Amino acid sequence: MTATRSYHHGNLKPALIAAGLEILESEGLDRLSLRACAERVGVSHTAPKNHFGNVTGLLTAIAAEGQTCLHAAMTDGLNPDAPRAERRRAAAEGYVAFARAHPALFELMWARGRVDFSDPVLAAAMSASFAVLRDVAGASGDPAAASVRDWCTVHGFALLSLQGVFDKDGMRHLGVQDILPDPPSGA
Amino acid sequence: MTATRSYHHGNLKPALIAAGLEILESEGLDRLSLRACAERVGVSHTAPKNHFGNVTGLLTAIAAEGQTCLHAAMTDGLNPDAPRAERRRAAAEGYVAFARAHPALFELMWARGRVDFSDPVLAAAMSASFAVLRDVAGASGDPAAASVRDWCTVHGFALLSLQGVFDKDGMRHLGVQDILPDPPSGA
DNA sequence: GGCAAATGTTTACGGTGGAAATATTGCGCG
DNA sequence: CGCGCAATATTTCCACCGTAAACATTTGCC
Repeated sequence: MTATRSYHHGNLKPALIAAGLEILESEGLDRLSLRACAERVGVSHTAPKNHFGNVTGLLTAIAAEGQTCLHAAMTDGLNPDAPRAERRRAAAEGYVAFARAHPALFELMWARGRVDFSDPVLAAAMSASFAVLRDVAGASGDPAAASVRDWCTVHGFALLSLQGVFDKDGMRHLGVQDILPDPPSGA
Repeated sequence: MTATRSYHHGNLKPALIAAGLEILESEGLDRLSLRACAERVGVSHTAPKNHFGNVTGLLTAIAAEGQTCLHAAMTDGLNPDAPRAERRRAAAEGYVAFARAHPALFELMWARGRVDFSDPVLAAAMSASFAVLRDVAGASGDPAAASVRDWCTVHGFALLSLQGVFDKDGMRHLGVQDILPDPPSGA
């Protein structure tokens, strides 16, 4: 039996995280609540407390899962033998593509006030994501500055574009590759 | 009499916006609520409905006010006769300095779900802020891409830095000027 | 087999935004 | 001047949310 159906769920912690991800996909961030997650799993709304402490703990765990997915989106299909510039472009596009594919989750992942960024699990997942960009960052100038610059640019582009800020004529055509610093010099 | 004190406030709309700004400064974004604004002004929690419709309307108006302040932060003390590169740096630093000086307000300004970005007043204020960056953007490549790139980079830096993401050694020293694309070529 | 810890439930409470009915005021118009 | 309507604000009520405390059930270990 994968799960006894009475009283003890047996797998509640991951089930709640999965429920949260589903709610984000199907109903959006503003419908994501502790009670909604619990109800979807078929459990009382106070049950999550045992595993996550409070709602912030649950949302933080969901955000960490999101970071793992973001990491995968950047590295999936990334040819390690490709030239650095190409890997850089692919990682950046993976970042933005993930944000557009999962807008609600992506927003939660950066929602200070709902998520605890000091949580070690989340911090590790975020570091792993950033490391992808760092390893392929632009080469000009201070390498630390270059990687942070790429991160800022890609992250800002993802967020602003999610907010529809570029939906006016003359901006709609812009993609990450147009935005990344050190463009291929004369496109 | 600037305001009669009975029943009709007489100046409720701007008073509620001001109250919201005060709450953001003193208590933070998570303490900002429709009821808190109303209470601070000394009015019932349903009074704002007449002027803003719902809480989103109120928060959107506060965000628009924030955009106006952001615009001012970028242009204040901006010498129009200075070389473009210098004005660009000053505007970018004004952007980030504003975010750091008013973190709660800055977050609200970009909080999809609490703010209605299709509101024309807010959209106009945002356009005005962006125009400052656009007018001083980097010169290389497509000018539209260059201005959007600057915006993304500065915005991403402001948000990520507000989240303490750069608080680890090796990143703490980084400022906007290190991050802006097209660095002065050999710092 | 029995007891302690882990896991869930029930109930209750304060906070939040919104709807509906009601009260007060301002103001235009006779 | 005063009447009546529209604007403005209040009261009351409701649904939802997160949390705490007391309680129930189950697991697992000795």
